[in-house]
Amino acid sequence: MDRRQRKTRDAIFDAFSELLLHSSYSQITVQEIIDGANVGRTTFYAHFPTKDDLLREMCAEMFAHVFSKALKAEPTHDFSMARGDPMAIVTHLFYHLREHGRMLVVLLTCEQGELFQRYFNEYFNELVTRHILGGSMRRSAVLPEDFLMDHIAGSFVGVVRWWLKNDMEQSPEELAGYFMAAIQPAV
Amino acid sequence: MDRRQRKTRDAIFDAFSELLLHSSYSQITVQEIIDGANVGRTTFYAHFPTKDDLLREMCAEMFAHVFSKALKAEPTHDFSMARGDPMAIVTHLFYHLREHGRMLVVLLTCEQGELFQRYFNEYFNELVTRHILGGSMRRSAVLPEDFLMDHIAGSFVGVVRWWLKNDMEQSPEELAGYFMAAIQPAV
DNA sequence: TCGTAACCGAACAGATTGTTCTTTAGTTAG
DNA sequence: CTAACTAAAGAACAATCTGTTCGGTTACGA
Repeated sequence: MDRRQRKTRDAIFDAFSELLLHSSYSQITVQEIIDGANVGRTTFYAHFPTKDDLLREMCAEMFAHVFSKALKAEPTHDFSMARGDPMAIVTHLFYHLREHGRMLVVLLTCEQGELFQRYFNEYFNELVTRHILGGSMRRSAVLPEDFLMDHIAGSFVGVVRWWLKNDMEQSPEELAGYFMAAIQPAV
Repeated sequence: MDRRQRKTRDAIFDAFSELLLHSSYSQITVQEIIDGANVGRTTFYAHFPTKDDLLREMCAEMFAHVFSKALKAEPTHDFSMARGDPMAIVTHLFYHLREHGRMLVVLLTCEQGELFQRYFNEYFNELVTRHILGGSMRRSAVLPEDFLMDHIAGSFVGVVRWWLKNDMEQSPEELAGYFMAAIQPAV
């Protein structure tokens, strides 16, 4: 990709992130993003057809990053991520979210929480299938699989929301414990 | 309240509900609402300062209605709602949501899901405290109370979302079973 | 070095918001 | 029943935002 394109794209992402820390998504105007990024109006629209597209693409990049390690690690080859140790994986995710996901978490509480939920579900399903349900835990005979999937992903997002509400005081380990305890009996 | 006011208010609510069935919240314009309600521009703004206020007030009325019976029933006086039978209460809620909450459910999946989550939490906390946690179930020693509260309310919303995704095929009883099974071990 | 592709800035139409005004019509009190 | 009050209608308004078009400038990469 052309260096100029990458530069513009990053500038827009940064400006947008910055704005998201102080205003809510729907309040932010394209003009503000343009000003913050020092980018021409035409340029912005050459990159992103609408503000929503910007959000979507940014989410995609962030999620890909946060989940990259957890997903790349093949269950059979990585010890710390070994199948059967979902606690380690979940803890890892919380670490990632804390260090890198300051804004992710901001987005989570804004009007676009729905979008996040979808992304989470998408990425999480993969993880859950591979590391949690597939592991040594016993499966519930009562609950349909897709229900279970939604429930677990939703609970994870819920935990993150709760974390944020508490100013992220709890440690990733502690959270992972809560999360597993909350969903434990269901799986 | 002046009959004219009530009439206008209802017309706006109806028009808004109708629009929500076909477009998403952010796409709907005040003009569309005005046209749908056959109401003057001035009149709309006399009732609701912004579109967000309209949504908020409508949510408030709907939630009050959906939860009214469940909350009004004093645990000690109503047999079907007796403390210790949370399953009946939850089933009841799903019934209410299905019959009356067609639009509630639409709203739940739109961008304003966050708003709904807040309302649900608010109303649900009351219910949970009174009928579920306070009942005969054993309490988890591991999980903080507010965490548990958020988790349960979040799970309920999650179930409703899943229900909607499946075109509300499942019966309220079935859903209540799923819901209780999912949160069972946590409480 | 040269052509191409990205960027800039200004200006534009179109749509939306929220306000102000005057006129009309319904409601309530005396 | 009438008079005073209150709400609604409708038109017109400025202000803002969106998304596009155009010509000119700059930077990349072959």
